[in-house]
Amino acid sequence: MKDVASAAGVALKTVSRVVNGEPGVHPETAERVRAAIDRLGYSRNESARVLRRGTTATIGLVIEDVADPFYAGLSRAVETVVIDHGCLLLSGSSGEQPGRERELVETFCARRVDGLIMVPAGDDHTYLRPELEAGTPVVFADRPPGAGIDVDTVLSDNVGGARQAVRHLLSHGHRRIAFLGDDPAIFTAAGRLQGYKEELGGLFDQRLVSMRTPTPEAVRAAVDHMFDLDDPPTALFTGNGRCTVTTLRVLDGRRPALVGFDDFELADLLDPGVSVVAQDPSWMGRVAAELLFRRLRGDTGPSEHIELPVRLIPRGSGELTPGDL
Amino acid sequence: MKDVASAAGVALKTVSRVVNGEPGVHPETAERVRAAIDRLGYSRNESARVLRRGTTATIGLVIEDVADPFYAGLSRAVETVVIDHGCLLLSGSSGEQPGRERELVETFCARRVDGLIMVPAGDDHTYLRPELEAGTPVVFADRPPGAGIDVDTVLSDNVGGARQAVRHLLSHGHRRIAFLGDDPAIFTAAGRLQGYKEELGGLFDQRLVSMRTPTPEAVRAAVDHMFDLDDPPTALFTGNGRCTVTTLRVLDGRRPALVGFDDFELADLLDPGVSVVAQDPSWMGRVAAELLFRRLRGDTGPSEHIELPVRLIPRGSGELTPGDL
DNA sequence: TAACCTGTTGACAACGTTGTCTATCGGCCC
DNA sequence: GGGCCGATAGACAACGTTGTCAACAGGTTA
Repeated sequence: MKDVASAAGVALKTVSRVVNGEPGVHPETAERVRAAIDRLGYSRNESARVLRRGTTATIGLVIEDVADPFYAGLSRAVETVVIDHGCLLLSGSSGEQPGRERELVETFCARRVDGLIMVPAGDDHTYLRPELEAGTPVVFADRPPGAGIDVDTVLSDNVGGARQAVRHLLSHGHRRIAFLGDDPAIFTAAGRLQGYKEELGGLFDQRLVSMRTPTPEAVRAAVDHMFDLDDPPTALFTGNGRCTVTTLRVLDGRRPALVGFDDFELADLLDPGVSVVAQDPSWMGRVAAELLFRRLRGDTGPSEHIELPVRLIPRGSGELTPGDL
Repeated sequence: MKDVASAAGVALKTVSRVVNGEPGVHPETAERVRAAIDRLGYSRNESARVLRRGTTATIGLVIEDVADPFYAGLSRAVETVVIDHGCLLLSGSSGEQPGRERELVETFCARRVDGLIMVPAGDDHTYLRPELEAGTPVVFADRPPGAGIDVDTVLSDNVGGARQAVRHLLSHGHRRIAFLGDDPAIFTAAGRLQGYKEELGGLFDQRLVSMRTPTPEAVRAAVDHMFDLDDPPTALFTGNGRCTVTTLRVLDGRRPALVGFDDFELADLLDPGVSVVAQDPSWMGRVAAELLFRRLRGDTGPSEHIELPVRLIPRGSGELTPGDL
């Protein structure tokens, strides 16, 4: 900028004014400055600008894994809103590791992101307190923060969705409905288990429940074990997209009724089509990002807790009856 | 930092030394400083550091769309390498719009990213020249830069993969093999078309080729039209993951042999399983990122052009013969 | 003519770090 | 005791911007 100023024969500040489109510069002078800028290929140093102004126009996003379609959809939506607001997105995957989550958040904060959207991996977020007190808005998506932290959240109706899935299977005559869910330490998994239990009432049977990280081996073992029972399940409710897909892969010709939590590409092309309780990751991302920007615009109301509805999409697998088995 | 310094009763520079783990600080002093840091909840302002040091420890990634599984996989791999090198990732989706690509790149450059990995949307990258001359390393992934720009590239063997797919179908007796590809302005689409033509030789028939953005409508129209020919195709070669999935969706019971470029989740669970020419997006991302960091470490050799092999995975759909139709 | 605007421009400090250079101190060698 | 050394500590400038304030010219008003 200094070079541009001397090239154009003006003061530093005048160049700054031109670059920022501030008023009070003679058109002719501005033109001369612009010419110098082009000639020298100058581009403003954002770091210095950030240092001076205190705002980075950057949002941090921490998710579990970009490669997971759910979070990829959420990311894309967040990104779109962020860019529309003239900001950039720093993103990172926690890989479901609380330590990594914290590292990412702290790194983002050291870089003075203006706001933070996170899908937490851990359940202790007291480390966020200094940032929150410093006024950095934070929105939790998909999962709430741990105890003692009060921030905006955007969650899906996990309990209601699970109840809906189980009710659907019950209405098709099933009484032995198994649940294959993720590690119950994960908020969404726990909520879905709760909905499953609530709706199942007296039909609940602990032997038809498996809650573990859905590796192929774990899911295969769980499914095999359940089908070996004297009174095996006639229907399965799978607790997230990964569980559903892995389960489908280990069914090996067994054809229980099945409803999965989370929609996924090609669910409609399988035979039978896979009925799901669909969340809308883009919607969640958009809502979270818009909430964040409302905070950045100065909304200091009490923290909001938004619950997004889910939607059961029947495609065939959830409409099989015990007799179809 | 100033506050920490006065709280600990030392000079600014001493705090700086402690924060950066520089030698030459008495352990006792360092302890006092660390205590003050904890007490005040201080965290270093990275913007100031960047301004002073000139390096941002940030890499920019421009892709087509994070929500596309191929690019999501690539992103994740890039992210992993970047984090392992102690850097952060700024990312953005161009949505296949050259203007957006350029905006993103320029914004990243204004923020002085240390390096750039991009999947280009446009074919004119002369705007990168000032950055390249300024020494910012850039790696192109999946698609090469436009004319006149010489940088490192990491591409898949598009031509060879297409030839392999067509050869596979030919070997199963097909003579009428259609190609459903993306807009030929896209480098990968053009390469795959070329491989298709080369391998097909005299059997090539322009009426069996459709190259358009794979919207459901466009694909349905193309497929319907081809199957209405007197001499319809007995096999399809689809030019990327999106084309494959969309095609499967519009086949409506018709069962030509099919090989798709790009692997996708659940390809194995469809009936028949979908044979594909698989790329490895994670590999591509990792290779691109590692190449970038080699440049950042000072490797100034001539630009490298890496071509990653692809792999045909037979799953059933590609092994159907004309007689199965 | 003096006082007062308005439009344009520039000088200067400040943002929070880090690199360079200098100062102090105790110990050691000659 | 004088000179030198290493270890520790601090003073100061600089990175490239932008906010604040002052200066100036030219025109208008009292």
